[in-house]
Amino acid sequence: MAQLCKRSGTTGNSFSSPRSTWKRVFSFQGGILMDHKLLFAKVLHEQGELPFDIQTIKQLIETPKRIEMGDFAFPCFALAKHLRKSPAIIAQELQAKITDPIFDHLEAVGPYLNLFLNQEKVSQHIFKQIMEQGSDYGRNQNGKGGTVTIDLSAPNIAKPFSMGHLRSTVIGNAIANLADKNGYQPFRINYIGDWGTQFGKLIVAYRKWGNAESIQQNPITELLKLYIRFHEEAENNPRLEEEGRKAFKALEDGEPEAIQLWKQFRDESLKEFSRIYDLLGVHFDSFQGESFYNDKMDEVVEILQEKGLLVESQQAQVVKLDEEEMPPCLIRKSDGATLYATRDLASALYRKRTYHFVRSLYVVGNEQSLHFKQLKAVLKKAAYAWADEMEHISFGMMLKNGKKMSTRKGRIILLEEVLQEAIERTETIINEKNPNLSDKAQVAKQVGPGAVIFHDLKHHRTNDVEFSFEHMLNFDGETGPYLQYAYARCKSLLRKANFTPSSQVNGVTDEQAWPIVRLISDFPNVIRTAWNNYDPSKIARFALDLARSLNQFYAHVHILSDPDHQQERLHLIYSTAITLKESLRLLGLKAPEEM
RNA sequence: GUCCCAGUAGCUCAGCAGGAUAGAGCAACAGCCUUCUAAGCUGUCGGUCGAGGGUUCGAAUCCUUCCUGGGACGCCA
Repeated sequence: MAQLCKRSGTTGNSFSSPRSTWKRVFSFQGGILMDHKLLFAKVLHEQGELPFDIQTIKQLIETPKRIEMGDFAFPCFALAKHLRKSPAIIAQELQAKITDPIFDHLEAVGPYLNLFLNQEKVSQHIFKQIMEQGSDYGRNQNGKGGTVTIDLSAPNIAKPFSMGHLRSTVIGNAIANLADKNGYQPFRINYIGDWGTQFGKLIVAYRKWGNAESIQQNPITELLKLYIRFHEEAENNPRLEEEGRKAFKALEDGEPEAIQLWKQFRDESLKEFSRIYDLLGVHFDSFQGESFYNDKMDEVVEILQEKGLLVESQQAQVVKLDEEEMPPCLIRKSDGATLYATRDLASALYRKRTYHFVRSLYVVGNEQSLHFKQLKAVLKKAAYAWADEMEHISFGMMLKNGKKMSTRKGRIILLEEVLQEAIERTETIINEKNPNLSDKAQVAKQVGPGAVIFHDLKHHRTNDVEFSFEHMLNFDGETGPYLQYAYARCKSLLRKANFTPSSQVNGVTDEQAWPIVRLISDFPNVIRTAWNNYDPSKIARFALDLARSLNQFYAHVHILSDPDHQQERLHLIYSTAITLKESLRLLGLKAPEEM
């Protein structure tokens, strides 16, 4: 039960307390709060003599909505039938029966038995734990070091990095961070969209209207112009489409001039992308995009053929998925060319062989959910059991005026422009509020993009988000800067007090401190839940709650002017700072020391 | 037409392995800087949880029908 924090080398045993019960019950696995919940369930089972086993009782225990109602509540409705008494009476009887020195007290309120923890003890325990574990606080080893490949970002070459790609990038990155925190080894793959008919179109457009100089200077913008113009002109001139397909065929056949152009477009795009990834603070372990699989697709087709899955249908090669109640998966076009699904099959095989993943995640918009269902189904039909390890982490679209953004129609917002705007806005605010700050430019680069990232991650990923400058660049309330500000406040206090943590510290008893302690105690649990649901917004919400509680404490309790309580309060600030910073890191935000 | 997702305060969203008076933020209004960073804090205003049925001691949460919005549904990715 104990011995779960291998990484930091700490276990429940390192905690010394006058009461042996402390040692016995704390596993640290789910955090101290979860331990107390279990303990409460045990006590109810043993002292309360309930007709349920401990697990059942534990499941019944809930957290009251309001903190005045205690830390845990046991609703007695379910017992009413068994004991043939009213829930309220049962609650009262239980309250009288149970006496455990670890708890502060119990209250029977109507049909509920409410438990209040010993705030002093719990906070003291947390201080000590965080002092020992530092930024490893909340980490677990559930993943046992297994590799998780994560397919994220995947922008298209020669197209600008739009707001739409932001979602996959930041959600994927946060999930990768969560994987690591839960004991897995994340492997970030940027499956660049660097192949396909659009390159043929681009090559045609470049030859017709392109200008080498302007492309050199402003590659993506100019390429986008060409791309848009191509589609505009193609509406009146269908011959262009044909030319585009031809040009792509030439590219596939290795025509030197086409290849040279493709390489140029690709290189320029990657350069531009890396500038954006720097601003976002995201890095990748692999950039193997679609073109990487060009020579790996024959094998896929062969395998499907050998296993008798490939059938001809309307001149195309498909895998039928009738039993799965899905439309067939297209493998080869009638002209023999391969498709998106073919490439994803090839990449799935490659990734399994190369990385031996225990899980393979695809952070891709929910409009592709059918595609990924088909992908898994085809692999299962081909008897690859590991298809079950693949998961499509879908997310909602970034909308503009309630509609999908479209590259072709030029209805698109460039991420880099938004990031730059966010940085400029931050600089303005710094000059207004903290003009003496050193490193203004550096801080602005952390805060501005942080606001953009956080705005995305605070929403549950499956929801669509309407693009809005107003909301994204607002720095008040539930925002990235709000979190960073709370952290900077903590650090400022710790600096001023010249703080160093100590194991001899007492717990805190301030009324405003308890919500903070409770939140911090719950962090390990939040980390597991966020990972299990692939849900970074859980961390975002947690961080907001923590920052809000911190700000409330800060507003009500003056720390540096009260030497009697300064040590424990500073430990509270210190513990909050570490937990906040770690939350920000998991989300992919920086935590400036001052702002 | 079939399937998937969503509909909670003026706006953006939490809450949804059923539980105690439905929570935040923004916006609006009113307060709080001679003491730790006001990117903050405190208060006021604001909700038939899309609609109707059902299950239950109890439903925003589960089931069902309908309405509305979005998406997907073979040679794009």
